[in-house]
Amino acid sequence: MVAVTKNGRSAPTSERRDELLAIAARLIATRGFSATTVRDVADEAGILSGSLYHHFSSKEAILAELLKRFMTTLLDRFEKIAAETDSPREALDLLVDQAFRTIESEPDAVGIYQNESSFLATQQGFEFVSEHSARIEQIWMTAIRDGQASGDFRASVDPAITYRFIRDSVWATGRWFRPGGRHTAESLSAHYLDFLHQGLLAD
Amino acid sequence: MVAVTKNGRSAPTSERRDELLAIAARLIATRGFSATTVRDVADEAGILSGSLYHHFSSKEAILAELLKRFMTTLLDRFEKIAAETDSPREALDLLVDQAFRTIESEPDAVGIYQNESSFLATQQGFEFVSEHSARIEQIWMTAIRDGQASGDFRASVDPAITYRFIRDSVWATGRWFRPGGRHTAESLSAHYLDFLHQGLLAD
DNA sequence: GGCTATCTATCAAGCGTTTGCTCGATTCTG
DNA sequence: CAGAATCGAGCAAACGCTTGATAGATAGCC
Repeated sequence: MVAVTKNGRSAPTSERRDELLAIAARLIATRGFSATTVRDVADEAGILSGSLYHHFSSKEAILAELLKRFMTTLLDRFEKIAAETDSPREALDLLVDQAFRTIESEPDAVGIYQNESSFLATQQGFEFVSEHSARIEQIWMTAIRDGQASGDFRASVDPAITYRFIRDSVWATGRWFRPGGRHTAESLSAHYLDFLHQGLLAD
Repeated sequence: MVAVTKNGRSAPTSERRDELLAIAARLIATRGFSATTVRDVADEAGILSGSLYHHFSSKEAILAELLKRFMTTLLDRFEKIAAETDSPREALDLLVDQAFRTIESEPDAVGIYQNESSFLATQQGFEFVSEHSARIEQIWMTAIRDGQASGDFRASVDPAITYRFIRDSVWATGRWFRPGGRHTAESLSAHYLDFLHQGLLAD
């Protein structure tokens, strides 16, 4: 059942498994979870649909593993930023920057996260989605609130609403940003931070 | 085939039809199109699944009609704003305001628009999606560009990227904003416009 | 006003296909 | 040889959709 490779690492992980996960992620991100069939994934991988069940216990398990991997590493990165920064403004800037880098490096996972997580949050076996979302929200809102307390950020904006505005506009970038085009994660991030800091109005 | 009611209006429209469309919209908005079955819709309406086909030719036709109605009236409203405003800044403010009002009045259609339109844009029978999206984009970007030309908006932001930031953050509000809670469309709109105008940083 | 013809909305039953998944047999590989 | 990966065949359920029959309302007519 569980692969034990020669490097001694015992885990349900292998190169082939990761390939299949990546294929599934790409299809699910573009067509949606329930519009993606196990036969679609198997076809893309060059195997029969039944063979997928040597690697995964169910179609849902594939989705759960994709989302769990993504959200766990994302939360780790955010927690690291929160712990290692001095000023709230630096923290928020780095959080935004990290989000854009994640969009660049893992566009499929980001797409799945956006499309499926809201419905999944209430689903059995996906409790980690709302748990991790809550902890991420806490990190971002702490940065915003601390920034208001320190006088860096305007006190008149509602932290909760502002967080959602920022979160949604940043992650939604994943819907149209494709590496290799006119923009890079760096340029997008810089552009967004300027927009976020200064607003649209001229002085 | 086509209902001709006593008021002389000939169209494939009726009260019952609209009810069924509203039910389908609610389910599709929450679970996604392909995760929503015709039996789900029929159950919710208290009829058998086959009876749906007296009103609609296919499941896809229901989705197409929902999206077409929504995008057509939305485009009309945006065009009216563009035509009736004097300054670019007033235009952009009213566009944002209209978007929030639409989220409030038609949350299901907005949800479907967000979740399904990107995949649908390439689909046969849904050409109107990308056509209307392009015209909407043109209206918004004209407002942004004109505002930059007039000196109202900062010239250093990229209009195309800025449009997408605004569009995504505004529409994504529909994912968490539910009328009857702490916020109204008005308060959200005012809050967002302040955020958009001034940015986050204190002076 | 009563009778009939028409039309609308639904039911009841089921069709053909697709779906997620199972399981023993087989091939591949270190 | 042993274990991992895949095949081949198929099952039961769910899917979108079709079709003929059936109530219930509406309209026309004398």
